[in-house]
Amino acid sequence: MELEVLKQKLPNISDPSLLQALLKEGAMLEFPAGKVITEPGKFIKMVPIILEGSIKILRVDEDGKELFLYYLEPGETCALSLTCCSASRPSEIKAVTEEPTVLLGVPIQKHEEWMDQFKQWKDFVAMTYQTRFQEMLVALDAVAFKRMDQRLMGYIVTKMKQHKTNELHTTHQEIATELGTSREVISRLLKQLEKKKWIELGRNIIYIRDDFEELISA
Amino acid sequence: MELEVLKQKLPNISDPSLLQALLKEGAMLEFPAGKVITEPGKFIKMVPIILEGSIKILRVDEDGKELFLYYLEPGETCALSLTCCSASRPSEIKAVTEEPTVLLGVPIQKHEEWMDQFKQWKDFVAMTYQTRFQEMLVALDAVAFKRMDQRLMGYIVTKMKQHKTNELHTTHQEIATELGTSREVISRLLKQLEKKKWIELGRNIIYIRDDFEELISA
DNA sequence: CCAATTTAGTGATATAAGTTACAAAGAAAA
DNA sequence: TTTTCTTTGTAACTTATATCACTAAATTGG
Repeated sequence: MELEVLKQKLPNISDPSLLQALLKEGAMLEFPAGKVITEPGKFIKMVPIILEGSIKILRVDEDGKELFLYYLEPGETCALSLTCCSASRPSEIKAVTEEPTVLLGVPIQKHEEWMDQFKQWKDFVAMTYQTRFQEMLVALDAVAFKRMDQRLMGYIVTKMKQHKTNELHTTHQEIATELGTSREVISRLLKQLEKKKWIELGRNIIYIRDDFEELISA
Repeated sequence: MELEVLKQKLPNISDPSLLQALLKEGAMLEFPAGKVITEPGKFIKMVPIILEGSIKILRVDEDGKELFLYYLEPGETCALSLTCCSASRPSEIKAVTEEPTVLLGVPIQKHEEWMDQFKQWKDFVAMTYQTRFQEMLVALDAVAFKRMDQRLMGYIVTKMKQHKTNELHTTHQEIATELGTSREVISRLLKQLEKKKWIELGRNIIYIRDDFEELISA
């Protein structure tokens, strides 16, 4: 990949020497959709910067129960990988590609070096911390203060925006897993939304009304 | 305050020129117990470093419901203040002194300057992000995966450690608020713990058995 | 095409937690 | 001391969610 392409993928980074360094030191990695990039306990050796596709970040319980936290999109990186790596501790989360994904793996030492060397890298890292804290708080608000029906509607909106479509190709089980509940609960709640004519259900697909977001916030 | 005292209060910082800068630029602030330092919507103008006492950090819902996140102890600072300040956005959390507390308020510009100037400040900030992410995950695990009785027991342990005592001077209502539930629920659950002889209840006080922590993890 | 598997629908029941409604004990104030 | 306020105890009830036990439809693999 050449400089111009990389520059286009990383809107937050424009400094040519930083881009050059990224190209030189970063390893280009490609993953198919649904690939588990890391799991709790695994050691992370690189800071992943998403170039194409997206990765979903989940928290996992001891008994395997999961909870969706947030998506990483092109141009972004994971704050938890930054902190885990630096402290050389195992991953606290599970990361799964949501679509075919290309990422640039930056060695930790380079991250540390670049913190001093490139102002833009420092800003990039600061922005990452800020965004991720914000998203952790959103996830926390949901589980702490919201009912499952509201969480489900929020989940649908997030997925729609993520995939830029109003047809979600997924199963009730997958939604249930990511919301940390059971399939039956999700099936029932989806049925309620269908009765309200806000969505339509098919096998492996959910069709969402164009004005869904306005409907739920009303 | 002189250098030696400050150095003693901040075990993570030893660089004399950084300590000097902290003394010169930081404003010494004292608060009584129970004082609300910041609330959602308020703008934070300084990065607070705890010198004495402690501060509890809470997330607040739109309808005023609260949720305890973590304590800030001497030598620590708040990651959210770092991110909020830098982006000049209002506070996302509520901070209340748990005891009489002394803190050093560092202007944001100095934080930014010191990031380049002092390696120890950079490390301090990195450590802060790491610790706070970890504690956010603990809070998230609790609300996402644990039942209220387990959360209550965890809360008791945290408070015991924080105050270094096995007598908690608090009301059921205060516990309920910090766990985001109602007083009746806490009263009932505490009664269950008393029936098991793990604690004893008094007015405004909870006596906790010395081996409480072993009991709950069994 | 048929059998096996995956996915979804749904009633019945269980449980944790939230709510309502008081009573009563203890502490503080008058 | 009497009154008032705060705190706690508790029963009764509601609600949200979880679990169990199926059925049935759709899809896949032979």
